[in-house]
Amino acid sequence: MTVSRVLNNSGYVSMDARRRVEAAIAELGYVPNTLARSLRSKRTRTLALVLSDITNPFFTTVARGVEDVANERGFNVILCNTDESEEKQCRYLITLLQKRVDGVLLVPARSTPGPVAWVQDRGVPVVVIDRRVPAASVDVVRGDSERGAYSLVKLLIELGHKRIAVLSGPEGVSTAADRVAGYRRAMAEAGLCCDGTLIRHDAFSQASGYRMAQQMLQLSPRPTALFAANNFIAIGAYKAVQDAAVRIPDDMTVVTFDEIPVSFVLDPFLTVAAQPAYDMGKQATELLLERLSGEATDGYREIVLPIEIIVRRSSGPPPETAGLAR
Amino acid sequence: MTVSRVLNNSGYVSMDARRRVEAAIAELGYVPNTLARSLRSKRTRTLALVLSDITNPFFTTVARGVEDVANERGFNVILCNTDESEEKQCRYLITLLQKRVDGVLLVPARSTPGPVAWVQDRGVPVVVIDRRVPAASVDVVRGDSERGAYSLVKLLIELGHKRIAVLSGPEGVSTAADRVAGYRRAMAEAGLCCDGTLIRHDAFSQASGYRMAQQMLQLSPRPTALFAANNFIAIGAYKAVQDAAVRIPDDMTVVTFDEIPVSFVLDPFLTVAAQPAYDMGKQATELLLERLSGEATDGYREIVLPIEIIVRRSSGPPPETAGLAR
DNA sequence: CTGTTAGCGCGTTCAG
DNA sequence: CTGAACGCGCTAACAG
Repeated sequence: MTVSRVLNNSGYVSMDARRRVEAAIAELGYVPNTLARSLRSKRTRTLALVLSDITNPFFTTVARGVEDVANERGFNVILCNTDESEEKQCRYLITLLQKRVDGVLLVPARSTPGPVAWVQDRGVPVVVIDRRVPAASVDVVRGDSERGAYSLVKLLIELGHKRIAVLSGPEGVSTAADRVAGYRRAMAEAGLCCDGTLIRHDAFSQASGYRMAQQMLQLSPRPTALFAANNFIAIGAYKAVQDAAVRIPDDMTVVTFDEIPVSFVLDPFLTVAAQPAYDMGKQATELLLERLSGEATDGYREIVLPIEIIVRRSSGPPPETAGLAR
Repeated sequence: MTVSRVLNNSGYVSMDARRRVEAAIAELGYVPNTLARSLRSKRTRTLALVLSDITNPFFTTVARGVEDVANERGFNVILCNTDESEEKQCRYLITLLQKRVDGVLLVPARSTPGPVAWVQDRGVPVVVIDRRVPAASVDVVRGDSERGAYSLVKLLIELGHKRIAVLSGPEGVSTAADRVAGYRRAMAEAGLCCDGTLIRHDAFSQASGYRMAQQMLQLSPRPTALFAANNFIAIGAYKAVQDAAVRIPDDMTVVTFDEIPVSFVLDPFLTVAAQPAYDMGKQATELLLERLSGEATDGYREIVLPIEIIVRRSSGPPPETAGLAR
């Protein structure tokens, strides 16, 4: 018992006893057992971060935000990578509940309420990051995909583009859908037709970006601008355009959602709708920790973070009007 | 007790009892408590993977190898990112032992035996990945950095290069040192002087690669080839060379250790000494699991995986001899 | 086939 | 200021 008090700095311990305990700890190489501690206290001081693609710099930045806040408040973070697979996500959620994590930060593989509710039903609070989960009652911290996409596409329209293609992610993922919705709104507002052939859904990956851009390049008339719904799609699309010997931005404008780290050697750099990734992780974790401490007892919150449009050199007027607009 | 038997498929349970237990589990949303289970069994079926940079595709590939083998054998993996910081590494190791992980896979932040021994002393087996830890008695799975560097530099020498610079990582990290050693051996064998000014140590990062390459570009006479000791250094160096309007490979050859994923849009692609990253993770995990199951009781093993030299378009003869050699 | 006893290592509670 | 009793949820080892 005295040992316990020394370890936790709780209650009264004489200087002498404290010293003897510390000596013994050093001599024996004693390491306290978190399992037993948590079994007793019913808290693990561990959070889970379940995300869809650990190789994507957007999510690793989110993860840093999560870790920094969690560590500061004495929490550990277990990171799980679902590869956008609902089945992997399900397996991880089971494992995490078995390990009795105190809370879950989830980037849901699909925008279905089932997995979220399953975790909540077992008494573990959830904060959803990056994506909406329509039918679920849950806290959400995400970027304003619809408005970001709207602004970005509006920018293109103002530059004179009329045939704008959107290369998006899986239909079941809210960010993919919202970015297409923002695109549609901007197009409709400008009286431009949203030809179905200019809207593509595929994976949030570099390979799918390459494929979708290739298809767009073969259309005639060809679109004059490509809007990639995330950074990986953009990288793939960028390469497809380059490989087709089409110049950016002279012959084709390329813009994207999510920053592309400088280590990806794209030149010209892309015009982008940038999300506050670090902040997203940070705020989500703060909200989750509030729930855990019982401070926040009001209804579920949806925190929608603004998106910043950063104009760089990958966007310009469409070729036909280049002479005039410049 | 009967519930326990149902959950673990151990011992005899009547069909009827089993059905009733399963019904109750479904109805109550019961999830077994791993903490209590592990407290009793003294095994967590969890491994830790502690690595230095989760943003580096080399390490994420290693991680995939680790996870695949671990999951297949029913083990979970906790991933920890040290950012090459010994202090962060130390904090994580403490946390992991407190959580009673069954084993640790470690990419050590520095090639010192202390942390490895500390973990081993507490009865937890360790397998070191990617780097040597000279004074430690421990299993190691790593690539043959010295020989890989030797082969790569020899290739450059055969192309006619005489002034070859090496841009390496932190001096305290064995891979950084070994790659310089391989470089030195190849240079010495060819009777070329290893001018100290052509050997640089800095972080394994894109920023440091940029800096080191810039310095090399300002030397006169300028080196005709840059050997980057890892992929991030290479990306930075590549950009520095490009920004200086020096053409690759015509005016400058650039080669590197570690593959650069295709999503990094480098063109021409780099000639590389490629390590079997996935296999490294896989073999390390297999070795660790063998130790855990008590199969492997012989002395510590050092598994040195071969490195493959892949010649691409970033390497060519030095400018002076270009006309002749081609 | 099923239940009882006991203990994993810790912290809460309450007596000294 | 220190210790004894007890229980967190689970399973090994027995008994029935």
